[in-house]
Amino acid sequence: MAKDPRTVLREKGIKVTPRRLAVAELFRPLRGSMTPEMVWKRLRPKLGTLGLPTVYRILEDLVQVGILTRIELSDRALRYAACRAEPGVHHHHFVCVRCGAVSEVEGCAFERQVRGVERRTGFRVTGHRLHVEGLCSSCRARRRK
Amino acid sequence: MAKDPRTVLREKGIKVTPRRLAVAELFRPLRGSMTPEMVWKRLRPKLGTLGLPTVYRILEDLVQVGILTRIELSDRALRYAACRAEPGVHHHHFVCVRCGAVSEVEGCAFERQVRGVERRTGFRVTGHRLHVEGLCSSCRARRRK
DNA sequence: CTGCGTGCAAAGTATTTGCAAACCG
DNA sequence: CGGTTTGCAAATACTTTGCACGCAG
Repeated sequence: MAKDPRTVLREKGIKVTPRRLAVAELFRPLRGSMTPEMVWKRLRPKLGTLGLPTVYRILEDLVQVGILTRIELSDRALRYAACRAEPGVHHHHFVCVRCGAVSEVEGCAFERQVRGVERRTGFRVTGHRLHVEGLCSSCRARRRK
Repeated sequence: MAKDPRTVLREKGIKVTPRRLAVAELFRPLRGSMTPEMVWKRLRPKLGTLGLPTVYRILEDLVQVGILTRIELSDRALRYAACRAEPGVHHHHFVCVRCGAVSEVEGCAFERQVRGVERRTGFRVTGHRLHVEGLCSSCRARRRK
């Protein structure tokens, strides 16, 4: 179960501020992903003032401490989502191309291939990202038009 | 073996122009990847005139017809590379984070997982991309400093 | 207090668009 | 010839930066 954002921030030596908490809490219950602008529009009213640059900075901060993940869709927009997997547990993400919903995909089959790829190519593999795209169940139901 | 760019373009009903051929031929023997700007700098002298917007457009055209692939590194810059796999053969790419060299990674283990993921999540998987990053053999040798 | 965090304004930078002229088929 | 393609200039859009003020620790 995910730790309290407050705790995580403190552990990492990053100051606990209203804006950071607001962003973390906004994502926490969400199964979807958001662009910086979406976060900004949604939070600005509640916070009185909130600069878009601040949102960009906070989102990156929260990725650094493991509260959020960066999500990549083929539209190349910056997107973030709550990272629910335990720290250190290797996993990837499924993203709904229509609504941006995100879901963890565990059990990465590529890990077992790494050694083989390295041997065949002479490369040193330092990381990999798998992006799975598709339609989530609700969009799938609504997709007829 | 990859078909002649001229043929591919004709088959797809896209006009064969000096600029398109120049871009296709530039990538053909290369094992590396390039950004639009790199392509532009390299080709402009040979072509007399060449607009950067044209390069952007041509690169996308060539992706559409399968001559090039879009490569994603974590720096979020647009990058392209020759696509050497046979049309229709599923594969992914390894990219060297230092020099941008690209290499095909065949034998995708995720394909066998797709059904299972769909069943567990209720999602419809329409596509996936695996990006493998690391150091190619030459960068690996030169990386001590 | 003391420095990190934030708002605001402004700068970048990468990428896209509009249109007239040139060109392929 | 007729619809594409290209050059050029300009617009966009997104993201980052600089700096002064305010708040967390």
